[in-house]
Amino acid sequence: MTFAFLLESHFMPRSRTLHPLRRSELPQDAAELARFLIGKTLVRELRRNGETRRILARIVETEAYVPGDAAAHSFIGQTARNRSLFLERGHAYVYFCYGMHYMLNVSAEAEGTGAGVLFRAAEPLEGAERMQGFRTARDPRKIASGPGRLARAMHVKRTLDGLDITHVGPLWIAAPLRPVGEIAISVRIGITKEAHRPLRFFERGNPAVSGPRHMNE
DNA sequence: AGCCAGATTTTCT
DNA sequence: GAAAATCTGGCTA
Repeated sequence: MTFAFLLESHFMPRSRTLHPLRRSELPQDAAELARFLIGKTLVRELRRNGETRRILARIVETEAYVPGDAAAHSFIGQTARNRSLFLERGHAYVYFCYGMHYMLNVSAEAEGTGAGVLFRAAEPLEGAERMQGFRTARDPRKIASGPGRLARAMHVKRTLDGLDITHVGPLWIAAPLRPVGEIAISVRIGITKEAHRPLRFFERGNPAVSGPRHMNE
């Protein structure tokens, strides 16, 4: 059992050099990108009183929404809401769901093709207390366990929609800070269309992974 | 650990 | 006007 708050205090130096993953390093294929992102570092930079503060989290669960996928928001074609899914891979797609949650995705495939990857869960690495401050959660493992919780903990809002996350900025992706474990696959959560497709990826055994136990084996 | 209802608003038909 | 890539708290056991 590895807990984020232990890692932060014992393993991680206070400041370290992170470099963003270049777009050329990202697989173009949505399912491959979803798998690739497991173990990578999600970086959120927040401006507070003139200084920049970082939140770092390790991605532990993703879902792919692929071309021609009836469950994907891009399936109906490009609209005002989903246009970011049609950008070149590596751009944020943020939408508002169930009247109270933001969902963070990254675009996949070629420019003009609608597809993306949903960030479903992450393990806090740095700034866990700040992440917790954005929520009212008590269990540290659940701070960013679930797409709505993740977005809330990382302070992700619709203002980040369309952002290129392959460059240093308010939100970007960096190389892993710790090796990735075994990656497991399941069907996706919370959808009704194309619900049988094995497009959910997660790090097996990681306590920050969301979803019912029977889907996490 | 699992089931259920209620919250709440954007988006598209 | 209905559905939605969800979360929380309360209940049962």
